[in-house]
Amino acid sequence: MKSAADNFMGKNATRDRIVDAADQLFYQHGFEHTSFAQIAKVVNISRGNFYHHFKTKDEILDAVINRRLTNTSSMLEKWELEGKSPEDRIRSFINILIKNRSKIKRYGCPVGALCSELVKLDHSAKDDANELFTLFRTWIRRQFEQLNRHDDADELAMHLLARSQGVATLASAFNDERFIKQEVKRLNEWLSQYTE
Amino acid sequence: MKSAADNFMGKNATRDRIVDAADQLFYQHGFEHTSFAQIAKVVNISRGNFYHHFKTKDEILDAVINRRLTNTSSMLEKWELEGKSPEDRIRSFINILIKNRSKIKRYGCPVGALCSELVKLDHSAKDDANELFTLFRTWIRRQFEQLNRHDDADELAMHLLARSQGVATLASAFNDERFIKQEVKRLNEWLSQYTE
DNA sequence: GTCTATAGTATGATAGAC
DNA sequence: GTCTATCATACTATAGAC
Repeated sequence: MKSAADNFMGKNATRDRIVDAADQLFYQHGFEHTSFAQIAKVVNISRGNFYHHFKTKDEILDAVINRRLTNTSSMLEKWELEGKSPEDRIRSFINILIKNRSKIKRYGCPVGALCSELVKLDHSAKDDANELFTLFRTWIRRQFEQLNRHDDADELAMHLLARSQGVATLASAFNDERFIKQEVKRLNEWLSQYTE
Repeated sequence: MKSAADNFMGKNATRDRIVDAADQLFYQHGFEHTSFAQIAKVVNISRGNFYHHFKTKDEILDAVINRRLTNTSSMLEKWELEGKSPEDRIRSFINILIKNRSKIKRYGCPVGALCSELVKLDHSAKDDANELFTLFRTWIRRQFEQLNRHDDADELAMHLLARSQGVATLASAFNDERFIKQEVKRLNEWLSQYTE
């Protein structure tokens, strides 16, 4: 009989490694373009073993989205606790562009890219993926509400999200990290008008 | 023997219809997700006939990109002629968000989506697709130069491109046309500071 | 120039041994 | 829980008749 720890370390170890690999590959090459064979190769298991953990490719997508939702929630909670002011917290968001600039330059934004792809595939999981955007939107909106922008908090949140998306898309298209820094500077300046 | 007109109307008619259909389908469903069968169905030809006009799928992609490059150049030339001032001309660019809002809401930006996809596929045509972005970038930059923003004309062009991209991505993700109008208003206000 | 038939390959998915 | 077959399907691409 297995202990709880064994169950956790045993049963879930491979499964987690699959989700981990799928998460990265979906980001780097897209959902559709990523095959079971590729994931299996990274995880170093056979394709058959694969189906012991996930019955369909869509199940992996679900797991990846849920994983991202969990990670995003944790990150937002962390920012909420660490930031001393709403302004600080919003700057935490803006700074992920800097922090992840190397990957963004290569692969764009993981959220935007996945949502765009699923819309084009008319995939049933597109709403779940969109929930990732909503997490950010709601969180940023709340920060602006705390800055007393009650009337346009949501509009400002969407504006900031859109700006970030655009930066990621163009940085990736032009393979340009400098552009990211340039736009982050602009974003920080833009934010200042709401905090003074 | 065929006349030049026959050649044009004959030989190219089917080919053009293929490129036309591929252009739309690539926009709506993405390049990889679009199959020959789908294109053939729209054009109402057999898959075999298909290969008389294009030897590989990549050749169709090339044709689609070239078609878009030609169309974009024409559009920019038209804006150049019609716009009475650099400001007017830049507003022509901003207004495509309004003009195409219905399609953008459903499928995002055709340029950004294609470039993002080709980067993820590591496709050899990605640089060609990027040329579409460069066309806009160069054209917008020139408008800002005419507004005497010689030092940051390119930065402003990239900024405007990024903003537009972000609007398209989020409008599509949230299926929200109102957001497009909201952001276009902001963009027009933003532009005003450089024209007064 | 258009068609039908078909080859070749990759993929998602299943069955069953260990 | 992991593996090795294997199936069924979809897709790109080719060959050859008309």
